[in-house]
Amino acid sequence: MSEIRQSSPRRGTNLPRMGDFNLTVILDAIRRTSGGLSRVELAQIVGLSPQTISNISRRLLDQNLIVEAGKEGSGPGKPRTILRLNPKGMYAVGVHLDPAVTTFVVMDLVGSVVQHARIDTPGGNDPSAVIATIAAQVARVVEESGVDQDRIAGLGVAAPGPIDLDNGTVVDPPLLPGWDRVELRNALSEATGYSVLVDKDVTSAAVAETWAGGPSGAGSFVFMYMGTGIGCGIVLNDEVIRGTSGNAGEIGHIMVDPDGPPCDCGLRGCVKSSCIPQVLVAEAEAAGILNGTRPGNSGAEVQQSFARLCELADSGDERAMAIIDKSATLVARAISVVTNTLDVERVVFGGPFWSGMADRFLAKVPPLLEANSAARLIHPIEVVGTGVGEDVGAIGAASLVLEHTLAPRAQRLLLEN
Amino acid sequence: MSEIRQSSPRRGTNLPRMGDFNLTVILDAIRRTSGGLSRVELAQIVGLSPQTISNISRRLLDQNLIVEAGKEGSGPGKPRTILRLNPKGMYAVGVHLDPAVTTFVVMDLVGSVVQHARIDTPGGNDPSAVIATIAAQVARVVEESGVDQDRIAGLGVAAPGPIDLDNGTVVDPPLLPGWDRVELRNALSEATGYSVLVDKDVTSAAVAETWAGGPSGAGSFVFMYMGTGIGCGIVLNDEVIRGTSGNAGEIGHIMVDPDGPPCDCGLRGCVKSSCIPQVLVAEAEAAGILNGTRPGNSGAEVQQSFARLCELADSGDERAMAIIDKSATLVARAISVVTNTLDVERVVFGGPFWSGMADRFLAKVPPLLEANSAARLIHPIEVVGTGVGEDVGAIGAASLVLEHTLAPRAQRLLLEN
DNA sequence: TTAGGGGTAACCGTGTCTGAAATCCGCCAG
DNA sequence: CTGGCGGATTTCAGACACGGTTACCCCTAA
Repeated sequence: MSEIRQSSPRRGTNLPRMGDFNLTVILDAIRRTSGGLSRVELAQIVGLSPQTISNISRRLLDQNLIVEAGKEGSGPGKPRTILRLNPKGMYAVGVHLDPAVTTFVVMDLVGSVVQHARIDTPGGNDPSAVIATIAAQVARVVEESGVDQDRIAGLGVAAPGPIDLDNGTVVDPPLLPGWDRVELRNALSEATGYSVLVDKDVTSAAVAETWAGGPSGAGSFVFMYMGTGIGCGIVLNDEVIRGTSGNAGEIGHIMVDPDGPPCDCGLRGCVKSSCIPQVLVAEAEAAGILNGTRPGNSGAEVQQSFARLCELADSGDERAMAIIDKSATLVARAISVVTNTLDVERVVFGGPFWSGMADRFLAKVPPLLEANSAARLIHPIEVVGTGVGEDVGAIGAASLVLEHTLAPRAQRLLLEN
Repeated sequence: MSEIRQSSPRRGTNLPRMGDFNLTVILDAIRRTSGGLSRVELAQIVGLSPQTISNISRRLLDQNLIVEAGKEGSGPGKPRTILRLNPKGMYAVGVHLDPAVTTFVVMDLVGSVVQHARIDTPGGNDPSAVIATIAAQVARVVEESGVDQDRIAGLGVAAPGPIDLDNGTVVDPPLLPGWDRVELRNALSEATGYSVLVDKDVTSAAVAETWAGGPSGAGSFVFMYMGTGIGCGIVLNDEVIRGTSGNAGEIGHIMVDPDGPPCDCGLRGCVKSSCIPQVLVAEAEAAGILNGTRPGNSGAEVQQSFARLCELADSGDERAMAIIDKSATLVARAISVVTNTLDVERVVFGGPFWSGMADRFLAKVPPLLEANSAARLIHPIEVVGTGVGEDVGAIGAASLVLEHTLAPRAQRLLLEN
């Protein structure tokens, strides 16, 4: 429905916008503090007067977005009333459209998944059939979740890039034949009746981290999405960076290995050609570590083989270890490029392939990153794995809606139209 | 003085902030339209009501930031009163602290330089002596410019990185021995009495483009600063990206040539080791194209030699052409990494070494960038040379002050403290 | 019971935006 | 030469959100 990105020239702001913005600021403060906050604490944190906090709290209570949850009295005086997010206050539906599987979640306000479904992405090259299937499945998960329709803020879709954010279209993604400039947003909006937001899978994952990832989703970070490909989502000062057309985070052609295999871009040792799971699996098969029974082109097969490779590495197979560790080194080089370009304070790993490699990467990557950091004398770079889990894509898709509705984006203040 | 970057958690906003912000929005709209704007046009552009525009216009007129400049009547009705920036309404002083030369400018509101000076950066490793020299020279250029002290909004300093934005310090830059964590901001503030902003040279250059660069300084772009080193300044949606500590834009270790020379980072063919002017000059000397009389380590010598190399290339020397063209190819690869990561719409070249290579780069880089662009099906990437000229650093430094005071940054809306 | 802190209500003031109405200005028809 | 016209701009209330103050109630520990 509404646009995600802003259009120049910059537009002014007015009173109602300000009120709404302050509301989201307070909600954000509550959201980011595990255990909730009292009104006095809020006043101190967001800098508004106690009255204003009181007024806005009432609005939030009326909207059922927060609840009063007990009291906390340390010394004398009236104990503070703790305000907490009301998980049942708002829900969003998220769809991760992956070439192999499509995942559906219904997520509540605190980022918990209340309903979950997964189907094989229908093959063929008829997007409209896929869209119909998605719409039907969305209706089903909502039905099964038992959530009141009125409480569902909208539907978010995470799609593989490239996308066109302005039109909500998917533009010719490599692994979805026939999907050239499909108007995903409009079609789904019409088919489901929800307001729909489409974004790139890696961006969605980053949004998932800001919304459901706890403290590691605050401030400035890069979300490294380890999927069929490797991409990143970028968050600077708590705001998601999407780029002109929503395609930020394309790092597949960062060169990381001068002695690497040739890439379709004409160079050698790009991320895409030297450290994505498919390549590692192929390497392992070529070296006889894995018995390559099939071509292994399908997503599911690669995922299985890669899981086996990771198991081998964890159980001490030196050759498997070498493959994973080398990929960690190469990925770290790519990340260095991004962190040095953007000077972020944190790198968050995640995605469907992450869990298997987590231990080795978390041991290997931080020192490499630190050594290559241009700002290492000023601040360290934290490296963590996401707490969001394997469904980051779908959870991120749902988070897109909540973020768009409830996050204190500066954008919200600006007039539209 | 005041901070440039924001600190989480996000704080609320209030009425006065809103008013100030809208004022900057209107000023920004006027600034970006050559020929000025009438009130009605402004109302349409920024989305505020004509009344509000009128009120704010009066404030701006009272502050002498804008002037009424003639009328424009097309048909019947009262002709529109054109509002234009008043160049003499505000000034800023900019200092570009480069290891070789230090440049000073006094700049007016429209980005014109009204006074200019250049001195050799004092050698030795006593920063305090350098700071004293700078302070004295600042006083002199202001004196010579004849500008009223009250109209000077502040002093901006562009320094080589790494820097620590929070403290306004320069942290151990490679070419300034003895400058480890020098409190440049505080020292200069005390010595000159102005409010001082310190930022990285490449960031300053990007800010110069937004402020004094005309249409190429709008929207989202990357400013490629071709100096002793190569770095970039990043602007997304009209807001400068500085990173956690102000060190964004470090691209020196992006690998661009798998067969390139070894780099101090342990890899091969980094930007820093394969396409900065010093390397190209050395290559040319080794090949006998330039007669390498001296080691050529000093900045001035490299600049001269490089200028000669560019002249040779322009006059048809095939070997010189090859060197420049190859460096264009390599630089284009690095830019591709950045543009794909950030999905920007424009690349702006500039910096002290730019003019010599401009023609060849502008012919060579765009098609390479286009070919490697992940979003090439959605939008093109514009490539232009800056209109700001050789003093981007100093002009950018001055622009830092104007940007901080007058640009409609979302930051401005947020409460502090 | 008292002291002290949390939270709400009520009021006024300030500053901003919005909407309606009045004013201003130059062209143009008569 | 003059009055009407239409668009630009300003004036004049409202509406609204926050800031500050005061009063008041609530609650708990001492």
